[in-house]
Amino acid sequence: MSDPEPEMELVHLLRAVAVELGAHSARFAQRNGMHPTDVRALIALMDAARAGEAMTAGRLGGALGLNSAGTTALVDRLERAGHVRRVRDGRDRRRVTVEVDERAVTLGWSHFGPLIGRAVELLRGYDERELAAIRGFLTGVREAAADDGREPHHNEPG
Amino acid sequence: MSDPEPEMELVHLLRAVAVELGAHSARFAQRNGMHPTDVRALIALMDAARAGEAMTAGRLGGALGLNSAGTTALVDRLERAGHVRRVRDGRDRRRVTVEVDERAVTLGWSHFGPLIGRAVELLRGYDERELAAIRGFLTGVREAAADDGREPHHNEPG
DNA sequence: CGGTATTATCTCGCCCAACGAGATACTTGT
DNA sequence: ACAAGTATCTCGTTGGGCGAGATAATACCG
Repeated sequence: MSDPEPEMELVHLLRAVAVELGAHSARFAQRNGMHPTDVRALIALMDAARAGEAMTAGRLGGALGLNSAGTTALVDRLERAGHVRRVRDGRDRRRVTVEVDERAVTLGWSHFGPLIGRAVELLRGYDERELAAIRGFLTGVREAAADDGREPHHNEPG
Repeated sequence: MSDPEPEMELVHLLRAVAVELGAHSARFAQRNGMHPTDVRALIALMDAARAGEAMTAGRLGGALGLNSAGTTALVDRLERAGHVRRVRDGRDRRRVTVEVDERAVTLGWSHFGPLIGRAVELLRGYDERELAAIRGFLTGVREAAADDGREPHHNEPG
C-alpha cells in the first residue's frame, strides 16, 4: 500500500539530495563561524558577480527574504568577518553595493570545490541524451517549484 | 572566460533546484504560521512513518541537529499547533514518541502534492536508460555531499 | 536486592538573528 | 525649492536555539 508508483523513489531521492546539499552548506557555515543565511548571502553575491551584476544591500535582502533591518545586520556581520565590503554607489549615493572579498571566494571554493568536482566527473560519464534527461528533469522541477510562488490563487490571462 | 566546462551549467541548475525546493518549503511554513525547522520536523516524522519506524523526540532532534532543549521546544510548538501528539513509550517510559496528526499529513499533501505530481509526470516521459542516468547522478551527488560530513580529516582503517 | 551509571526528556536562563516601526540621507518629479 | 519616493540604517522587541543542569526511568554490577 505504500508506493504504488515507482517514480516516487526518484522524487524522494531528489528531496534527499536537496536535504544533503543543505546540510553540506550548513557544515560550511558552522566550520567558519557563520550562519546559514550568511552562506546563502555569499552564494547570492557570487552568483551576481558571475552574471556581471552589482548587488546592492536591498536586492540581497530581497533575494534572501529579509527585511531591511535584517539585511543591515547581515551585511554588518559579513563585513565584520571580512567576507564582504560595503561600497557606496557613485551614481546613486543612497545605494550600497556589497562586494565579496577574494578570500571568501577561495574559502568557499575549498569547501564546495570537491563536491562540484565530483558532480562534474559524474556528468562526464553520460552521453548527450542522458544529459538532456537530467537537465530536463531538473529544469521541470525547478519551474514547478517556482510556479507555486508566483500566482497560487488566480490564473493569469494570456 | 567564465565557464570553460559545460558541465557547470548542470551543477548550477542542481543548486538552483535545491534553492527553489527550499523556498517552496519555506512558503509552506510561512503560510501555515510555522518555521522552517517545523516543516523539516514534519517531513522527518512522515519519512519515519513511511518506513514503519517510530520517531522519538531524541531521534527527531538528532535528525534536525537540535539539542535537547531545542527539541522539546520544537515538539511543544508542533503539539500546540495540533500537528503532532506526544505518546509515552510503554516499554521504555523515558521515551516520548512523536506521532503526526492526520490533518498535518493532509495539509502537507495539499501543498507538496502538485509539485510531486508534476515531478512524477515528468519522470513518466523518460525511458529506462534516461531514468537510470537521473538516478545515478542524484545518487552520486547525494553520496558526495554526505561523504564530506563523515570523516573529513582522517581515514578510517580497514 | 541496593546502589551507581547511563539514557531520555524537560526546565531555566541566556544569546542573537530577524522583525516592525521609524529615522536618516539621497534622488526624482513638479 | 519643496514634496514625494527610494535605499539604508537605528532602535526596541520577539522567539528559535543553546548550554547547563534537573528529573525520571532503565541498565549494569556486585
